[in-house]
Amino acid sequence: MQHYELVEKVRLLVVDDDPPIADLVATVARYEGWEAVTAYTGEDGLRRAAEFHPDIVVLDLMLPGVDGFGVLDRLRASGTMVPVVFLTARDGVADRVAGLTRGGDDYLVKPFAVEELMARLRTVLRRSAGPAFQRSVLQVGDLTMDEDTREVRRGERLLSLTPTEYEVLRYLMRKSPTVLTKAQILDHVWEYGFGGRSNVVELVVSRLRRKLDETDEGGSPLIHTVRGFGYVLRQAAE
Amino acid sequence: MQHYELVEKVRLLVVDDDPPIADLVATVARYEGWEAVTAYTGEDGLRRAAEFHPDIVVLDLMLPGVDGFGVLDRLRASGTMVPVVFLTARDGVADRVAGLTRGGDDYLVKPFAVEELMARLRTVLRRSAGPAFQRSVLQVGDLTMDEDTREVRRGERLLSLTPTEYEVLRYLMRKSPTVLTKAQILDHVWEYGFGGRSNVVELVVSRLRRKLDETDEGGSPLIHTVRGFGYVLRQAAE
DNA sequence: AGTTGAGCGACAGCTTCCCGACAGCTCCCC
DNA sequence: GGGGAGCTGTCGGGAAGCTGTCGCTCAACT
Repeated sequence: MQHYELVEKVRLLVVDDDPPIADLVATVARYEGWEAVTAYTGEDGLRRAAEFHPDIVVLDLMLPGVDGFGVLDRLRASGTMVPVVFLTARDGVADRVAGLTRGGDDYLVKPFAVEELMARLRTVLRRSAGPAFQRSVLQVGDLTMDEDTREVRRGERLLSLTPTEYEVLRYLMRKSPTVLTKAQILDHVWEYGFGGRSNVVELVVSRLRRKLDETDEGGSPLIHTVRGFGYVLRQAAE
Repeated sequence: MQHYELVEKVRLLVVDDDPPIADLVATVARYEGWEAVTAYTGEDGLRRAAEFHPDIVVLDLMLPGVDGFGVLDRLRASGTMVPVVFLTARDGVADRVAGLTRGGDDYLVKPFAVEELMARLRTVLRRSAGPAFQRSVLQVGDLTMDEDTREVRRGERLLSLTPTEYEVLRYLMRKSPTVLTKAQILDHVWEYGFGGRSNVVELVVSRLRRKLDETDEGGSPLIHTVRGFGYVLRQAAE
């Protein structure tokens, strides 16, 4: 995996007036080994940016006081080119367009799934880190996933996955060969606030299996059930 | 083992309005060499958190007065990023917890097994301590247990264990070469309040033996009976 | 040899998992 | 803006695997 090997330890600044959200993002980032700092107002965000020198910023557009765009403008005015990923509420269609045209590097609609946010942050970092040539390709056994082209292959065979299947598989691949519980998968791949305590994960896994292992005789299964615990993606765990 | 060697002595705060439970957890933790403090109300919990500066918190969600969510909010509001493991009753509350765990925190449903709680606490500490990838592997003789992949091997041979077998073996491995009574094993591995005063432990041990020592000639037995007392896991104890 | 504790086969109840069928939703195309 | 296609999640039946009880047998210590 090791994308962004250049960066010692990614420094992330999260600016969101909703403390639980800001902390959520910061916590997840720390668990990835990043350094993360939060700010709950635009002013504070600017202050922290000045002293912390983040490598990337997550910025909510709806801020009391100076709003997201204001923060971005002032960031740029101070000469920093740090990449920014916006967060925005569901409705603001106007916001989306504006966000991108006004210098953001990416944006995400709330409520989002943490894995998706992290994936985007990694992408943005990768792009801004250097020549845009370093592809990010995950690989487990003869299964590969190109995060740029979104192509997933089992050996030669190209798989066609739905968005959810793609996300679940990516999470499994990134964590392989660690065993993940259904709760972990649910928590990371679905939007925060998702209610469905049901067997969604089982279902998606089952669909994934059919596509991955839809064995043209060829393959031993890659997704394994660990009964009473969860799932793993790995080769021939015997 | 010794994950988190950085931390001198883990400082644990337990917040639960049921004193026996809180004390149970604190006692087990102290027995592990941790420092543990208990609080029986949310208010008290916040107070203790402020002065004690725990490394990790066990928090019951059903609290009189300020409930678990309230405590969490106020903890976070005060800027503490201390990781939290939640306790919750079997019913619907579990649903609401889910969202809280995606940061990497965790939760457990009551009644729980003490060893499982300790295992989760260790995992959370390990992950929040640093870059998320330090593996935790237990080893006794030629027997190894990888807590991330849940792979257990006797030499090369991969064993397939059921959840209960896995838990019992983990406990034996963690305590090796200490002799454990059946009561200790029962108390740590089964949920507190478990009725079966029966010979469950014997049975699981017997099943474990068959799998571990299912000797392809290769092995001397690892699980030894100390008649009239209990079991030990160790190499060639004779 | 007797007594007591341990081992373990067999079975039944229960939990967990898998996945077919279906319905609501969204997004896209015409 | 109406119709269609594909995606997502719910429900529920059925299968598989896990757990604990019973009770007999075996081993160890006295």
